[in-house]
Amino acid sequence: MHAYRTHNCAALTKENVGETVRLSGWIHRKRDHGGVLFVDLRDHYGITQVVADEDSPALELLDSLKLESVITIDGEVKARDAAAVNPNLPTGEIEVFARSVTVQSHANELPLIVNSAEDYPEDTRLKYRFIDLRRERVHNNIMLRNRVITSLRRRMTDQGFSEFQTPILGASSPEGARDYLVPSRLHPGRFYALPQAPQMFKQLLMVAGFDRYFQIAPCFRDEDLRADRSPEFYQLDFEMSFVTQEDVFQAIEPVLAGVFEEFGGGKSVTPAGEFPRIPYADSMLKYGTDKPDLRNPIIISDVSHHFEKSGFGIFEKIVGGGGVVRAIPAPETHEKSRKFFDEMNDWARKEGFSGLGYVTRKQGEFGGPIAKNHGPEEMAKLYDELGLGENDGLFFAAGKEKDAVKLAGAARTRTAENLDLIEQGCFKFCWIVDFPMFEYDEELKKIDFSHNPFSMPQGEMEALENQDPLEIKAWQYDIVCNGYELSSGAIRNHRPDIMYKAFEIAGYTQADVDANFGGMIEAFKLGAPPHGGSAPGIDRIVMLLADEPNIREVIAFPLNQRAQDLMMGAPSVVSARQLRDVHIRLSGEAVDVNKNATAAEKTDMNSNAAQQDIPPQDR
RNA sequence: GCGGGUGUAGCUCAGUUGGUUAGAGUAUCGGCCUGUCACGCCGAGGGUCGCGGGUUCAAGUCCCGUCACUCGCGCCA
Repeated sequence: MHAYRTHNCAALTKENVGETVRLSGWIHRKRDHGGVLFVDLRDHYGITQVVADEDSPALELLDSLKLESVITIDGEVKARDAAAVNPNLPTGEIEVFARSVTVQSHANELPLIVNSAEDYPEDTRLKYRFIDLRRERVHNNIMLRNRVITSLRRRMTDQGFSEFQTPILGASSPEGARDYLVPSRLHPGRFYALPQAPQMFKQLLMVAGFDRYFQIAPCFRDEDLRADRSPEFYQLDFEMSFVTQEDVFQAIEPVLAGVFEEFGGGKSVTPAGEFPRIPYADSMLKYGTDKPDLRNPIIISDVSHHFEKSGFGIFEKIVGGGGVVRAIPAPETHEKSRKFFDEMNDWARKEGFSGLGYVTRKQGEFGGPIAKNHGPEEMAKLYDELGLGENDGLFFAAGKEKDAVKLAGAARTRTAENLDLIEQGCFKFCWIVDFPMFEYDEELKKIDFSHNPFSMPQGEMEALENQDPLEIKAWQYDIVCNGYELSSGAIRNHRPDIMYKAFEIAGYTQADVDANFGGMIEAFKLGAPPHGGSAPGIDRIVMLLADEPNIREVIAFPLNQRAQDLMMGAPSVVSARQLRDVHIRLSGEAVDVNKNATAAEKTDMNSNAAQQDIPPQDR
């Protein structure tokens, strides 16, 4: 007989009745009835009820064990009486009568309870992540993640993509997010950077002629966190040669739609080949964001022209000053009280906006100060133009375009949430396309790249030479699902002349470009195919599929919101010797942190400072 | 860097207008119970009310500061 088990805890059925079996697992729950004791034994696969009574030599020991102790049970499979069958358990028709028990590991009192769905503070959960991971919800999420990644790999491989690994220790790049830096021991004063994405390398793989590459790629960004943002995360990074934007869409839509259909639990999914393409400018106008949630039916409209001359002076002044007025319908709000509208206004002010105007409408009758001053005829005209009904309210976001867009977008989301208008049970995908290549930087008073400098401008060299830079679009595209940005990608600029020209428009010389991106430019001078790709975020895909609001719920060992590992104690202080090795001397502030941390961390086995540190007098 | 929320028993939470000995559930420990499956019943232990200061006869409760966690803004394609 196997040392630990003949079956796992989900395997036994009526078929096995009468067999002598051995099971191992955790004590999930105990029910002690005096003469008879029930133990739910749990492993990765499931739960089996173990029973012991006074005829069993295992009773006393089993009774004494705490929850989550690990045991091995020898016993017999018995059928349960019809009345004792548990229909909620796949193994509910049988139980194992324990003949003997071996304790593999005693558990002390637990900081969180495995057998409950109760919510625990995140620091507790993260500090004891190995226990948290035993719990059904997170355990399932991590298994879902595994299946999603397996499926993505298969789907990509089936389409002729090859998986390669790219370096983790790379060169720091000046654009984009802050890098995580790694000091070099062999090269004093020099640093590696962990990749924000394998961008350069995947493009070089195309130059190297591999045609179709993908990778489940780890990415690192040293920026502040959000519910959907982790400093380390994984992307389905891919790149293709000799392709147009359309080819990239056709390659990835079936992969994403396929995975969401496979693991979406029956929710409807935008079919492959039918992902709507929304130009960036349209998205900003209609949804107030570049990552619209299409489950939300509300559409924003520009109504600035209605207020060029208006009895409502504030809007007239805003429009006269070059600002805009955007309208956000609040359908069927005739029975909502004034409080509903006022609370939206209060919310907007709390968010730092100047306020959210509104018009109410009840059986065709307009209400509120804006309607009063603007006049009922003018309001009716505006409503007709927007196709609104006689019981629809309307919010207004007014101001400089950038602020009004942002407020309108946030108000659209909040209105739909308050009115319960978000369609449930579906995954709605779209592409955001035609991103502007450049934007005007108000602070630096200059033109700069608006997103990725390595995207090919639409119209290529001809556009760069002849068009207003702020009008030029890039072959750049994002995939958005239910309001989450899943990926961004582009057809790359593989032409050195166009690259230099694009950087020139943004105020960089050829020497600047060579200094920062010399490696790639050089490669493009030695025979580069046209290429493009994208990189859907795997953590966010799993978040959506698991219906989790927080990325940490789908990562086995996530960092907390301050990018710390509470279980292993990262980041940690390191020994003076380690610092010397990498030619680092700490600043005054950092030295203080180290001094204060050392006492605690020296006794912490997980800290590098613990045993290797040298006495203070030797420093 | 800024703003919101939270912080009371191992854990999840309640705690009224400032008022006597800070409660419940769960976990833990002890006792009872032979068919439960969130078993049930009886009992016990368990608290620097995040921390520091202030107001007051009196502070978990009010004020100031600070720390931790979290959500958002900035930031991040």
